[in-house]
Amino acid sequence: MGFQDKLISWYQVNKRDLPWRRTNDAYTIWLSEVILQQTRVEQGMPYFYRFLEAYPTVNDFAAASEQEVLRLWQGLGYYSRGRNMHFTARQVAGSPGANFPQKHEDLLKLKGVGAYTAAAVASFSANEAVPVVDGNVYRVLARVFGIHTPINSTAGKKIFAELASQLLDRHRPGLYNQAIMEFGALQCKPVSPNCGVCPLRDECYAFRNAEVKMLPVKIRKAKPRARFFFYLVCCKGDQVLVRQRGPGDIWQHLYDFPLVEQAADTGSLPAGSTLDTIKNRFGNEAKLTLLSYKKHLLTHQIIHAHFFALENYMVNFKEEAELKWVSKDELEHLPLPKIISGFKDDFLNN
DNA sequence: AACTCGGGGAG
DNA sequence: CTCCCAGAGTT
Repeated sequence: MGFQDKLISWYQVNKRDLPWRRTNDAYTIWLSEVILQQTRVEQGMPYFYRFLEAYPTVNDFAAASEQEVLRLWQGLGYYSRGRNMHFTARQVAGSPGANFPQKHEDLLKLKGVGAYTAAAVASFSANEAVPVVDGNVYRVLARVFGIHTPINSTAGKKIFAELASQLLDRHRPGLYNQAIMEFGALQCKPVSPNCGVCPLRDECYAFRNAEVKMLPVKIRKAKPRARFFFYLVCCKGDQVLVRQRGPGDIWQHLYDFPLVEQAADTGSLPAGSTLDTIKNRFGNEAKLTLLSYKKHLLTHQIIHAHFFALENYMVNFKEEAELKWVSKDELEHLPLPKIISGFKDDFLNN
């Protein structure tokens, strides 16, 4: 039995019953694939149901506001995925026929759809013969074929893409793609894979050479940089002052509070210059009371956030244009980063 | 080619 | 702590 047959046989016995495997609708598959980018199945599952219920068709998705989409996306991370989906939904809905593309070539043109997602949607919805290469596939191929080129290098991506193309089962591309990914997720796991019962153990380079723990090779990423946020929480009756985050930084288009960022760590007390900035923006009489400190980890940043209640403040007209008073009910409908929604739950409950 | 973009779970 | 996850866009 060949490589493909072994994977497919394994798959037919061991596969999970996942909801997006029960359809060949390109829109539904696209929904699941974008949600699952860099996201575990268990984490993405509730979001898949949430989006499919809110937007059963691409036209429903297109009719939504970005704010509503981001609110549904809240907590899933990598928020550009949600914004790109919204953009793409509107583009598809506005195209002749409003049909979601099924061809790999057409899918690649969509914002937020790269090599992996295009191959997944094309092969699962229309059985087009294009190979998927995701984290699972990298791992399986690196181990079975003993490839030591880093999977996150340009050379590695090329080598793995070519090998995946050679190995693709041209008669059953959709089934084969599902099989190799599921095999990576359940059998050839990152840590402590089940080599004892693996159907590929006799031909697996890594198993035969005791290199399972070394493969795949990955280039180490830079250490995350620390940032120090001083959030100023202004309340007025039932209302709180928020602002929508702009381009060029994390959490684009999500909402947080007026913020003064500081370059270096000064503990829970703002540095003198930070304090000057606050007084300039909110008046000399502004009084700060520390409410909370939270450390928040992102892939490339460590956010140290201090939340202060601000009292006796003034808000000037220039600030007012960028900031917005919202009631606590309205806040429930705004998309918030995890650290802000957590603060809200702890300190802004009625 | 390197960097940036979240959040959570496993070990 | 570290690593990884059905990756993609930007510089």
